[in-house]
Amino acid sequence: MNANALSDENRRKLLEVAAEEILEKGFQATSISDILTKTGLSKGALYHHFSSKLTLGYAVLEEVYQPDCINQWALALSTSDPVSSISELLRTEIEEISDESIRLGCPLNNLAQEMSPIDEGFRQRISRAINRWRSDLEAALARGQKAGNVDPAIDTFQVATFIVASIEGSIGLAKNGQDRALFGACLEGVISYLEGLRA
Amino acid sequence: MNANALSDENRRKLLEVAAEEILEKGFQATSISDILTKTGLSKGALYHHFSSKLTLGYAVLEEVYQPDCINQWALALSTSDPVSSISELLRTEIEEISDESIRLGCPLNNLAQEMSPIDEGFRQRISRAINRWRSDLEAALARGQKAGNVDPAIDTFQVATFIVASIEGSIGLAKNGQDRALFGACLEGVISYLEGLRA
DNA sequence: ACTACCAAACCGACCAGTCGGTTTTCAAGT
DNA sequence: ACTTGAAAACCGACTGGTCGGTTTGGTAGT
Repeated sequence: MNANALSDENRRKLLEVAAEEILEKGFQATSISDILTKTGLSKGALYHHFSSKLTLGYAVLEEVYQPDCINQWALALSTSDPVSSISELLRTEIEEISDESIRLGCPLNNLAQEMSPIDEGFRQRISRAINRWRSDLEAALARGQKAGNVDPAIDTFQVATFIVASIEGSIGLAKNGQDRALFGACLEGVISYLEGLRA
Repeated sequence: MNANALSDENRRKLLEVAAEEILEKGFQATSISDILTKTGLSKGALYHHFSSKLTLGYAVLEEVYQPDCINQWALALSTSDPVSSISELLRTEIEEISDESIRLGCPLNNLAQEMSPIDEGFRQRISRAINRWRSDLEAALARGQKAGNVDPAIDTFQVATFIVASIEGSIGLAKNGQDRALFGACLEGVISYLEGLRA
């Protein structure tokens, strides 16, 4: 492949600044020029690494947002007592989430809401990312059932889907209200729903 | 006020076409020119009725999206057995919702996710609209408690907030997946949560 | 004559993307 | 070790086009 460290570094810088800009303003309202100013790079550099604004957006999604999301959940979804481990994750989230994160919301969901009806490429990539999260959650629930920690009667697909939806909804509601208390109230709802899934 | 029927009709046409465009593309990506083309009116007409794109957006929110939302929920939130009436509403929603609605999502939530971090005027107006929905729901739950239909131990604020969040999340997830089944699975989750609130 | 309403030409700002040219990198040749 | 040459990386002025908004001018109703 390519062993040029400097080049990779610049590509990385473009990705990360683009990720910040897109998170703040949305994809369509993000200006290429702004990204270039913030990175200190030129148009030539950007269009050398990415063939268009759209492919830059796809790369941000797949190389920044999605890995971040997976990392955040990996630990809580690897146990065989998902009700406890997820509840714990949500509780620490309630306490430790930054004001900035509340203001800006979930990168994946932001992009999903903005781009799904407009660009099929975005829609499918985001759908894949969320689907992976959902299926990891589903696997954790099934593991919990096997271990006797989760009610064996529940439909893991349906429950996992609902949990994902309600968490995204919670983040979205708190983002609009810019209110920690709202975020806490919503996640408490998720937690109490989770607790109802115990065997 | 003003009794000129033609003028009001043009204003109304601008509002409704703008509402469609914003729902399809988002506020920022909506082009004034496109709205004018679709209405057959001119810039002079638009800027006579609205002082800027922003105030047009505010008007769409307050005069189109918010009333639509209120109307949709009014009936289900006026009973004293909210668990039953809301579940019923959600079930008919699962069956009767159009493909177009799934593709485009909830107008209020779309605008909330796009504009909340960017424009404080939008954020507050949307927050007010959602807050009203939430408090109507909260009142219905309290009424249900008084009538002995809802568990008196629940915190109506927390529960109402969570329900709003999970419904918005459900619509958002289905919009991204463009999948009726996903929408159904999510709303089933809401319903089963609701059923757990009975006295 | 006055006001409400609307049309159309017009404006500067900004947009994503292009392109000719320059610099940096690195391996191959000697 | 040194040169060379070509490709990869990068630069920034420029283009065509669209944006929201303004201005000017007119028309219909009262």
